[in-house]
Amino acid sequence: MSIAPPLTRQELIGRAESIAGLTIQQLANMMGKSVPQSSTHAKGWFGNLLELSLGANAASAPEPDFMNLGIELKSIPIGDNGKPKESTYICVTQLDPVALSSWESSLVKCKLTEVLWIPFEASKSAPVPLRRIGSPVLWQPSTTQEKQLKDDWQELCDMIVLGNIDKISSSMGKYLQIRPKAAHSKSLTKDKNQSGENKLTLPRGFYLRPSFTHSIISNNKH
DNA sequence: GCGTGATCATAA
DNA sequence: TTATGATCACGC
Repeated sequence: MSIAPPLTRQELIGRAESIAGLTIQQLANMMGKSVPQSSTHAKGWFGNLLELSLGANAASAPEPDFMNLGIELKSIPIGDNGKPKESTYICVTQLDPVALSSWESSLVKCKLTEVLWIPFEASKSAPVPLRRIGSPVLWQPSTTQEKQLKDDWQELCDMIVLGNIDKISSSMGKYLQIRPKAAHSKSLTKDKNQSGENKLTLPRGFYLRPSFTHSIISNNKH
């Protein structure tokens, strides 16, 4: 079962609003999917189900999910306290001086130009199939938010360009952080910023801290 | 391995 | 309890 991409942002919002309130089980049923027993071996399952439901291209390309609309889709688990339970993955941390030359042309900015957030219940007590999907939040970073992200991005990228990626800790960055993003801790990728040939390092990715995503979700719901 | 979708699991 | 560092699945 495949759904065509939405042609307008209103169509996308309409689809997202139409699934708000449904349980994960109900949405899975509509799409002919079964809910996994455990998320340990199905970590991106709900995100993929949402992509399928809203008509995103399932392609794993470094660009927004709805390319024609310039909108990225993100599911976000909300705990009992009303706050995001996890940080949010944005994109891979590129290790090429050219890609790190300016915020304006960065992959992080590209991905976060406009995001459709789909919150969903993720309480410990609630069985996964019965968890409900929340109302969508279409977000564009405010001037302040963009500056916060840009400042963190700049600081982190400066370190990479100087060949100090191995000195970067996940604790760096107030809103945006860099953490491992790999199949396992022995994974290696080329570090073009290190002097010398074939320098390798652990692949990493950019993530938004829960405090940042919480402000997005809470400022947009009444 | 790379890039997508993320959450797990243990240390602090 | 929270956040860091590690890990799981999939298409190519």
